[in-house]
Amino acid sequence: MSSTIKDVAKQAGVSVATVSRVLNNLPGYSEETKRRVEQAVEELGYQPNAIARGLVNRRTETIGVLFPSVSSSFSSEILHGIEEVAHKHNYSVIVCNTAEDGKRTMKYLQVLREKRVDGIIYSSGVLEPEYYEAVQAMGVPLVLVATKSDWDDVPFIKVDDRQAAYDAAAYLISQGHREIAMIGGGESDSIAGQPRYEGFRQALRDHGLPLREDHVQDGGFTFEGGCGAAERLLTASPEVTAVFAAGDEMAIAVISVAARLGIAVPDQLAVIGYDNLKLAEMSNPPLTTVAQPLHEMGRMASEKLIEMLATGQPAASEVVPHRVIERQTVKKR
Amino acid sequence: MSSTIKDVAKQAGVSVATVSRVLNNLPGYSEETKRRVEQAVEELGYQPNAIARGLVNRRTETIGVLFPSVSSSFSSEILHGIEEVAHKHNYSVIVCNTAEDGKRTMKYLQVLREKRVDGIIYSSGVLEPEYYEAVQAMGVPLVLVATKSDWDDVPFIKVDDRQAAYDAAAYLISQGHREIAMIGGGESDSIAGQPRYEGFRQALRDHGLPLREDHVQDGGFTFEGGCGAAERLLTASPEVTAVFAAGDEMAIAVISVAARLGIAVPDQLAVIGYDNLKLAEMSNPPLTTVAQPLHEMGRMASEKLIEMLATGQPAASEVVPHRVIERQTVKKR
DNA sequence: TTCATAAAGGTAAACGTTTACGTAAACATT
DNA sequence: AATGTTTACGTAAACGTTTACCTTTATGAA
Repeated sequence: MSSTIKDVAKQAGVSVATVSRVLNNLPGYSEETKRRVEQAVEELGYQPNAIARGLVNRRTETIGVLFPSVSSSFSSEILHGIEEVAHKHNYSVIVCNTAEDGKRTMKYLQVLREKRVDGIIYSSGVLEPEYYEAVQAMGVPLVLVATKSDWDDVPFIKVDDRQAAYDAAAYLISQGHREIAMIGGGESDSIAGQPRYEGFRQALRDHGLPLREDHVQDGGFTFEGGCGAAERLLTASPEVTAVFAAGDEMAIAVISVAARLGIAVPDQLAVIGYDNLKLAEMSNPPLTTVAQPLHEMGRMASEKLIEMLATGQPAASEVVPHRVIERQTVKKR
Repeated sequence: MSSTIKDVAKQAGVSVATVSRVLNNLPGYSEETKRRVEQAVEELGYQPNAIARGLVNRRTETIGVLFPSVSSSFSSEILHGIEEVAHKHNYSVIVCNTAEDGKRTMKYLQVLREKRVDGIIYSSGVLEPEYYEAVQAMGVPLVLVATKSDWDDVPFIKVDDRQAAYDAAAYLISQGHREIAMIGGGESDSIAGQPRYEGFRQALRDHGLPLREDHVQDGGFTFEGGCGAAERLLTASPEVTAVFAAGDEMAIAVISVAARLGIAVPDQLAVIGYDNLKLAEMSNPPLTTVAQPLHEMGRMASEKLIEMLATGQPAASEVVPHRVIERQTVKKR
């Protein structure tokens, strides 16, 4: 069907070695030969077979990327960044949707191993020891994005969650709020849950504000969860004038239930989110939020992985800057 | 580093052929032999090399998926569906972000060819003849999702855009609206642009409503474009009581600018969107929209491609049902 | 006993590259 | 003229599988 390097060699009247040399432009042939080979390639419409190449080179120019949920806006912005730089460096990316399922994740890691990907990016979830070991066993570099781990040979790209949450709360305080609530992702989530609670609490403490435990609710990072949490919060604690939601979807949820309850945002209730997803600017009113540069983080993760591939060296983690984006859901009072 | 089938053969005291047989459970060995091989596999932690396997089988169990924009909510819902069923059938998916760029698309097609993917899914854009030919040349099946083409050997999975737009307009009319505007994606887009304009216009005609060309604006399918279009529309034509936006992001845009202009949705202005992205239910107020089952469409595309891979036969296109989801941006008047 | 048949398993070619190594010619050096 | 060096290639092994084909042994039928 499609032609091979042998066909090209025959057509050009040279050996396959020579064809390979001109294709990879290594030295060792005359201009004339090069011309003939190129012409033969042209005539036959030859495309090298990356599979065969991969077999001998032991590199596939492919990386695997694992997400808990590919369809989330969060993941897809990261994916976009990853794909962008991967493509620039001639790498392809295989996406895997772990659905936060350990069995599934292990299955994916096995597939990625069999397919001999050159490296792996693991996004926004806990890197279980089991996963770590699987990646170790396959002997390819791993980088984490929007998460971190205790293994210091695996670099991560991440915002300082604790500080970001601190800054969100501090921002609310700076705007004159005193009764501040938080909707988080759950204390059990050691990556994106706990640290944000801690930052939030620390900010209140540092500003001499009382810590009311009924003012912190768990929204599980989803819109629906956020709605539930917001409803509990807003009905039980009418005194709160501001809420920090540890994810934009949950922030949007509080705006929604506030609207339903007849509470005006930002006049009666200030809301600040976390992430700065595209939906934040499309929100009504536009959502003030602390931004993580997700696209950029994806790019950096890719960049880092490819660097590790090139140098063979472990690379350093990066804590990327967050910042609060002031839009229209927080008003001075 | 990692062990090969030869190592397993040696360890088990059999030939590689036998190992291969038990691994692929073909007939031709005793129970005892099978046991020994499996034990050797276990002991060595052997994982087959899919690259080598791909070389001889000429199948990589990998499909390539092309999107104009991976980070859009639209694409990522489709991707999620595709990935889901692909994984179920032991296929991996390589994502490609064409950025609606012809050169880039061709580059990706070349890469996918070199990597010998088994099939390709092309999503939501015009399949240029050049692309079609490239895929033909590589001799792998192609399926289209959220788009279509004139080649009848390439199946598509798609909603009836014209009818869906018709239904959106008809719904607005059924709710008592008479001055209805539309924000579309541009007449030049023959897939998602034109047909929706046509359906819209036809609905007005069929219901004896006048067609005012200044009531149809181009929002280019983006939030920003939608904002511009909405602004033009709402300031120049205060008489309109309802707008059909040919994409949810544009619909959200009209809600946003309406809010900015002090126009109440749905009391003074009804809005209906198109797509039913996740953001539609998170909108404030929740967006009434005509739903495309994007996740399901992704699943179907994957299913169809894999079916073609299995049978070697071309498959039929599917027009999937749309439906209007009533939420809170359209009110009877 | 002899022969056919089946079962169990081995050998080696093939898949399409890259690359170490070899070789012949051209050229430079003494 | 003899020798070394460089250039321009070609040959063949290797990468890790699958599989067509062969061989050996056991089994059963005649």
